[in-house]
Amino acid sequence: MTERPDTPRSRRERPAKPALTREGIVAAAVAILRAEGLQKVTMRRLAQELDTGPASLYVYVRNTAELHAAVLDELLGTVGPAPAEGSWRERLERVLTAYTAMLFEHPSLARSALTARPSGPHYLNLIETLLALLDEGGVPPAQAAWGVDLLLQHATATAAEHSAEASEEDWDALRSTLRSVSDRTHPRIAALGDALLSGAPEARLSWALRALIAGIERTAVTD
Amino acid sequence: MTERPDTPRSRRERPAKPALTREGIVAAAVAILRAEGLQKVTMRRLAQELDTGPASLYVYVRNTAELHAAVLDELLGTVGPAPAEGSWRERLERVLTAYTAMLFEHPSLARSALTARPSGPHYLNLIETLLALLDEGGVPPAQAAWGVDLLLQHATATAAEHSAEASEEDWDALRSTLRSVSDRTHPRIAALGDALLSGAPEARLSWALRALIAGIERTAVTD
DNA sequence: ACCTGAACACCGTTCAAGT
DNA sequence: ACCTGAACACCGTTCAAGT
Repeated sequence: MTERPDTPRSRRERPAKPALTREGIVAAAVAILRAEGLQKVTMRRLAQELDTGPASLYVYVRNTAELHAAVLDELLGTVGPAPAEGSWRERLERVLTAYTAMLFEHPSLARSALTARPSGPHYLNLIETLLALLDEGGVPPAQAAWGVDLLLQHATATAAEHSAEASEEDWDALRSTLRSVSDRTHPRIAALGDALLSGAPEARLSWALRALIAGIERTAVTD
Repeated sequence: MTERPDTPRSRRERPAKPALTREGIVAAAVAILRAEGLQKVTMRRLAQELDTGPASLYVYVRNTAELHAAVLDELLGTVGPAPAEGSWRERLERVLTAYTAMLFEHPSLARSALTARPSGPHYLNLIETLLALLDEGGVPPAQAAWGVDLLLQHATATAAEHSAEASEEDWDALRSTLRSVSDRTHPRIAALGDALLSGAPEARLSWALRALIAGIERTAVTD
């Protein structure tokens, strides 16, 4: 019976294994996301990072989709408060642009947000902010309720489209397909030419948001 | 040297292995999609179906994303032609509703369409149809070009949201979160209550499409 | 050129068994 | 209740070797 053997390796190499908690798991997931992207935020990789087996995580997180949703709500906390200056339209556009910009840095997260919507505190704050701005603009509540969904969906989908999977080659392929179209079978596409794909992402987003807001304002909910 | 041995098993069990072609591969992928869903349309499963190894498919298809895009273009062929009756607005809404309805049956395909846009013949036809209807409505070409993108993105994202991954439980969770919100911290959410989540999918889609069209009509592209 | 077997480097999730 | 090792049932993609 050897008493007090050398401190075991595990004790030396890392600072005492912390107890598992949901917050700890989500924080570790955010760290991996920042360092290596969402495709590395897997149950196995995360377990490795937390010095445990993947099965242990299922005590705190139902599945991978729920984990990703929690990560998104966490990042939503970095978006910042509603701007104080400008018309309600300008402020609305700015809030949504900030939200989109955050997702642009993690397009794969945007992809998963489309199916597993976050329902955390930061997401609720964002919804409240958007509703307040639409209310300030005199948009009727029923339209505002559906409009918030439309605005957030557009922002999320736009970011998702810029996912790494959408490689530059694919874009070139679409570009050349559109350019080589016959004006007998597809006269309008031929006439528009590059206009279909023109514009910087910022300009297109800004235009789309203004179009959405204009449509939301003017379209009554009839039911 | 045995001449003409018994027909080998492989000859007996299936009708002569057909040569691999891109069309054959895509057709087999569509069959698997219909029977078992997109999550089973994998390189390995598809190879098994075609009685070969997964490596063989890479001669005809760059990767899984490209395969899924080809499958989507194939399904787009089932959407049917533009309706002949009604105002341009009504016809536009009907074309987009038909497109969305098709994707509703394969929401996971909608998910992948958001990142890997198809560029096949059926997709081009759809774009041409939408541009023609917007032109008929007198929408300026620059707005129409960007507007088509907005309309298709909305339809695709809406279908993607109804992905199987978005379980009923998650919806209930969001519903109860929204209902239990404090009216001190989130007065507008509290005031709206169930209005945020109200409405049948068809009613919401119809409203959204009308709002989008109204916005596209009225919002000039300034550059 | 086309096709293939085998390998590399991973996944999510479950379950029986331990503490 | 919480945690775990091990297993089950898969993935995409590459590459050297064959035809």
